[in-house]
Amino acid sequence: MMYRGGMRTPNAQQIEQITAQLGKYGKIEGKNVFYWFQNHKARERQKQKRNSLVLNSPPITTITLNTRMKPIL
Amino acid sequence: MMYRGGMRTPNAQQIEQITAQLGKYGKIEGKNVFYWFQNHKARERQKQKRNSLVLNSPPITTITLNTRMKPIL
DNA sequence: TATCTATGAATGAACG
DNA sequence: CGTTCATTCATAGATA
Repeated sequence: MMYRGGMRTPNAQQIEQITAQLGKYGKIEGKNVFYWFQNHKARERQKQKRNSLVLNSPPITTITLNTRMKPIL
Repeated sequence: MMYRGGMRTPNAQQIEQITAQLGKYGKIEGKNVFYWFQNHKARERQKQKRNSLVLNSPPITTITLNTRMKPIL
């Protein structure tokens, strides 16, 4: 629900509050909540990226600076 | 091993020495060693922080989540 | 049974 | 330094 409401990177306190609420339904740690938000946000971006990459493929001369990418090797 | 021995923020020389040793097992640069120590230290503290937040958890305003839930099956 | 998919977890890299 | 991001690993469940 919080995520749908727009929350993407909750801070430590928010994480703990969410964890406390979820704890009512089973064992859970802040770490789990943290990972969940990280993964959801990341995978949301992944899909967006995939779509935009195919649709408007940028010219090959474009050099992207300062983007967080791992070197191929 | 060095980390377990207490090393947390190696200086440039120490990093180079560690890098040289690890180089025996594969390609590696000083920055990799640098990042490794940074991350390990940071995540050690993250864990501490999470735990401390749980311990003196401030009163949480009761929020009723999902009063209506779909049956699991 | 083999392949695919979704997701929690983890880690290297880098930002502010 | 604390935090965020990109990518990869591991595996349970779905699908063929």
